[in-house]
Amino acid sequence: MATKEPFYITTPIYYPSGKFHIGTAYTTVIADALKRYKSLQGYDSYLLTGLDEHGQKIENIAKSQGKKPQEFVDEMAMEAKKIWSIMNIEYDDFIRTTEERHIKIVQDIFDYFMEKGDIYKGEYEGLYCTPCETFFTETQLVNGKCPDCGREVHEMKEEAYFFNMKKYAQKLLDYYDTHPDFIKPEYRKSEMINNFIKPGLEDLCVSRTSFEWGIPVRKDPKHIVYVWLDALTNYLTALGYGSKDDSLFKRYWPPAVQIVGKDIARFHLIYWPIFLMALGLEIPKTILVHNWIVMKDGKMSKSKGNVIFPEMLIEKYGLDATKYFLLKAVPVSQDGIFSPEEFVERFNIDLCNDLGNLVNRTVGMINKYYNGKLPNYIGQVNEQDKEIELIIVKQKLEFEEKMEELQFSNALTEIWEIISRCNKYIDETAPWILSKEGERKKLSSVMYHLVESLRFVAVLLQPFMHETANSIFEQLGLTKFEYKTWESIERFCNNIENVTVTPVGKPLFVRLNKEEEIEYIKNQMKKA
RNA sequence: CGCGGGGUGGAGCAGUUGGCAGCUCGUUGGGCUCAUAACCCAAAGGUCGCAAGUUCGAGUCUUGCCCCCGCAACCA
Repeated sequence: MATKEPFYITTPIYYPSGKFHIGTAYTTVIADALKRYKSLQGYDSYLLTGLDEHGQKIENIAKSQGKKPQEFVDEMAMEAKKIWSIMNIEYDDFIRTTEERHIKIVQDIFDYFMEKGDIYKGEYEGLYCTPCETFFTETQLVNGKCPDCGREVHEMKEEAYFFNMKKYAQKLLDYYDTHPDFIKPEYRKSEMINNFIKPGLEDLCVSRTSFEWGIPVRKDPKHIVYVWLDALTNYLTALGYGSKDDSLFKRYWPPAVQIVGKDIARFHLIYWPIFLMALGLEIPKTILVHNWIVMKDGKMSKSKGNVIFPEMLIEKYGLDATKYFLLKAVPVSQDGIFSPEEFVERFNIDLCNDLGNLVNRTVGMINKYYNGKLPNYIGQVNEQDKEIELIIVKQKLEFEEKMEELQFSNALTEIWEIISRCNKYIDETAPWILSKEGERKKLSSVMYHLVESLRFVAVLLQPFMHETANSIFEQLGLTKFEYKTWESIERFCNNIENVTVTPVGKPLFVRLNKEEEIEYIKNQMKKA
């Protein structure tokens, strides 16, 4: 705990072409949870998020709304900050690619690559839709026609700058080989190698002349720096790389974990490390590629009426429940299914029945048998005391292991092991009988062990469900900071004293009427 | 033979180094009353996609095949 090791985490910078759906929220929630976890462990953690604000699409949308692009992205940036504030995301910086600090450095980098010979001028060939002024790939076309307007497209060439990816292909493969932790989950690596690198990596087109909303190439301003060179460098520019004050860069580079969705895996697993190699910079330790939240009937899409927005769930069911579901239901390396049924079930069973009820019955018993005052620790009096002491420490270790592997869903499962063991412990020791038979010693021990176990639960829950964890601390009377720290769950703590639980237990989560709420969520999805 | 993922009791999933098939939900029966009609125990239910092979032993390794999903390049 002594040394403050840096831990730099990034989310992608999101493309604000529309309202953020639950998938975007998912990425950010993971990042936030990881950040809080690392901070709790004593790391000097730093979380970056932001917006990718350039490009043809933004230009078009702004125009269609009668706005200037800048005006439009300003609004979207407000929106983004609002939703992250609702979700209580603890980001340290929010970068926008239209900011001066970003633009200047991107231009510098572009110039540098040109001087170095990594960027050269060539010709971009593609299928072009003249009215839309947009290039498309063959696979993007709908029935061989423009996916936007449905008109004919035709072959066209334009002058463009290319980044020499070929030059770095072998180096990249070597890097993959020597850094097994670089890509998580691992199967993404073979995907990249087989699909893109082995067949021969193509040079990447890094400029366009077909639109204006972007960063001009300094030495050839009719060219706009194309999206990925612009976007990916945000992770650098946000830390002040290449600027007068690069103290943050010196402190945090390279990133410990960069989180991306599977849709943009290629750019982060291939082009991004290559850009960094070309800049002579260290490459991120780990890039975590997570999968998607999908619906029973496939991908989310407005036409299917199955889009779910985070605000709706938060407003009705609370932030912690929403975050719990996201973290629990999506296993990172596989697509997770969102269904209203599943959501309500997890809410009722995991949160109300298992956790909420456990806190409630514990508080209830301490009030009933001890007027709210927690008895001191008196050793392992019951048969089961020893076991529960071992279990909480063991589960904490298991939890840590899962978190190291960035398996958030499994990490939560480890916490719930403690919870269900506690519920069982109560049944086994039957405090109501101990009370009736005047077994005060045994009864005290049960109460103490329950509180201590719940304290472990609350500490572990802090990165994921902050409010819930706090409410547990509060209800159990564990308000002192020293009861909430990571060090405090190093081992079973036998000196909690002078603690008084709240006189009336406050339900952490109130059971939902299954049918009603499923119906409600479904309607919300249709409306969206 | 394009690439990758998945195919495990009714549903959703765990099963890193091969060693008696697990978890959650649901169902059935029982227990308990501290608690949010919550909690605990037990039972029923599986040819681990199909076929062959390696092995003393394979859900776990090899090969072939079938089905579902995603990706296939400058598209965030």
